[in-house]
Amino acid sequence: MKTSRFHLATLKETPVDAEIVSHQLMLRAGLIRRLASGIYTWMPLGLRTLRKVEKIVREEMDRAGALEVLMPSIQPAELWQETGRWDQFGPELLRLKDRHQRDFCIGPTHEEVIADIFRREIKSYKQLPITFYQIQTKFRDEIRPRFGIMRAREFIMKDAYSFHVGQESLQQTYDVMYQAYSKIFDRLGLAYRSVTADSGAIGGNSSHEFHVLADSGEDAIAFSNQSQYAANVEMAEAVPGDKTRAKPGAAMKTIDTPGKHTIEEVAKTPGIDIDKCLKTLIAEADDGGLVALVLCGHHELNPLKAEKLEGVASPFKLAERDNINAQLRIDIGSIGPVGLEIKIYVDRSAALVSDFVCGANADGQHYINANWGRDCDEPEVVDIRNVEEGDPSPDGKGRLKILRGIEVGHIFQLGDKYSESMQATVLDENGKEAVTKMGCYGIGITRIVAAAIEQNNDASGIYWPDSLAPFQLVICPINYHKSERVKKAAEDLYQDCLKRGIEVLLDDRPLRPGVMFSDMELIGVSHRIVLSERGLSAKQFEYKGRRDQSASNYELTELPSFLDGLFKRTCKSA
RNA sequence: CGGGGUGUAGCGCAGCCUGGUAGCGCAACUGCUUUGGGAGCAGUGGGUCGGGAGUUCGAAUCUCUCCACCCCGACCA
Repeated sequence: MKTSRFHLATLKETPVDAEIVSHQLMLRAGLIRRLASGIYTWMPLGLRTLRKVEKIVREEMDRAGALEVLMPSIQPAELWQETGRWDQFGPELLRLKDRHQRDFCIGPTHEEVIADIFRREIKSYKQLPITFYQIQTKFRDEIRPRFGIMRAREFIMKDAYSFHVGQESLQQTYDVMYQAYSKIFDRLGLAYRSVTADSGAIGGNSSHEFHVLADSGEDAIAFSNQSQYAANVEMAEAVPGDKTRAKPGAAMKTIDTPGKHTIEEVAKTPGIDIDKCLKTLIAEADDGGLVALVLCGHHELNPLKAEKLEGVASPFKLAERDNINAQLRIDIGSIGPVGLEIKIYVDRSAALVSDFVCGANADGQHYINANWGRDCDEPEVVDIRNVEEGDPSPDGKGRLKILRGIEVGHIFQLGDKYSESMQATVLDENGKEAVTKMGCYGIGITRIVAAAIEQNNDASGIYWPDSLAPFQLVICPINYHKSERVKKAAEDLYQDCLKRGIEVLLDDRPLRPGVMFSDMELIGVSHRIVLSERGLSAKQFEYKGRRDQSASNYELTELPSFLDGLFKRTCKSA
């Protein structure tokens, strides 16, 4: 491709409303353009990379034995009513009516459609297991789309669905998919982690998320520095650093802490150690009452864990201040477990603190030297906090480190949730009707592009992994339009590269070198060859890899073997 | 949804407070010069100032209204 015939839509200035670096660079490099909030056009350059992601995903899905289909993006309401999700889904589901006033939605996912196809097509256990997949545009009407492609409303997803008789078969395919996903992210050339994840309300035994590691990632991942353990922070079991609780010391005492409500404020009181401070959070109970949750002052509550406790309202909700005032007759900021007459759950770590500091259930007063089992009941110990860096790994090996990641893949076992409500059944070997088990496997195709940039960028722009670069090589001729000799050399090299099957870009624009170079670095072309009068006279060409600090000169006679070396894996045989 | 903010040329912005009919940089176009890291000079084109209504002799500017977009939203007990 010659740049004069391509639409290189680079921008010098960063659009002001692009918040994260991948969004900025995608706009500046001309990969995408915004059409409406959370809705983007893929420009020619961006589409080249997007197609590469698709190709790798498609190849690995095919290799894993999945069958590609393409389902409609517009889906009839009846299917969603069958599973009850028409009502459950809320405003995230974009609904519309056709001219006959029939209800439809734009598919945010395709469980219903695939289950419908399945029940029409598959009748016998002999046809199982079977896995269908598609690469399709989805729409989720996010409350707040942001970060460009990263959290867009319209996006492209690869979604696959497997059907089975029996858990064992499901587990087998799940494992195959896990391997396929690992292969995909290996081939994409991204630093990633697979982590055990929350399988959510759907249930099922196994669930893994695949995260591309990047500091700007929205999810925190905890993993062991000594073992393979890795989990979403929300899911990771919090194990206390201490093993046992020290014996109580001095008697409990009330101190005045006027105006001090937060742990930070209380800890400033002379003689108080922040590690001894416990905080008492009040959550709504499922019967309209309140539940107390006690944690160490510096720990963070994990609402997902808390809402699973008996008596705690689900979804989890901290109680409103007015509600607390009304039911407990105490104001927030001075609540503590001593003498508190509601259900109290205590985090594992908090339960191991002796001589602790806590609210005295009277405004402006705290207790010091309070102790479980002495000044109040022995605690009901639960795991309700987020893990922190340095916590022991739950598998007993090593300590946890925390990294940030961008979720780009998620596999889980649906079990019979959809197959049952939609009667996706087959006849088993006894001629009896059997409800199938389903697996579901998603990859965010468009998000991968953004995540790849988020992970691979520098001051000049994007540096793609080889597998994703929109072009492999750019030829930058200096004075292409003035020097016949440079022009001929560039054209010859260009033709040679095309013959070799290299995805090559010839920058034949009448631009100063600096402009060419910075454009090519911005869009992330992996390799650059410069041809100039000066170089040709010395029988040399110049090469610079996108991430190299500086360029190097090589003899022109070595050019063919140089190209062989650079592209030996990707070239078609000449 | 709640809170905050912004809409002026393709992009980034000034002008608004204090009303007088729109400007700067980049980009684009033409010509000349320049040609190894986002060039210089000269010239040109491009705006119903987000939409509508109102106040006024006169509105980008003041008022009302609608729309679009952006940012933040348990972490406090």
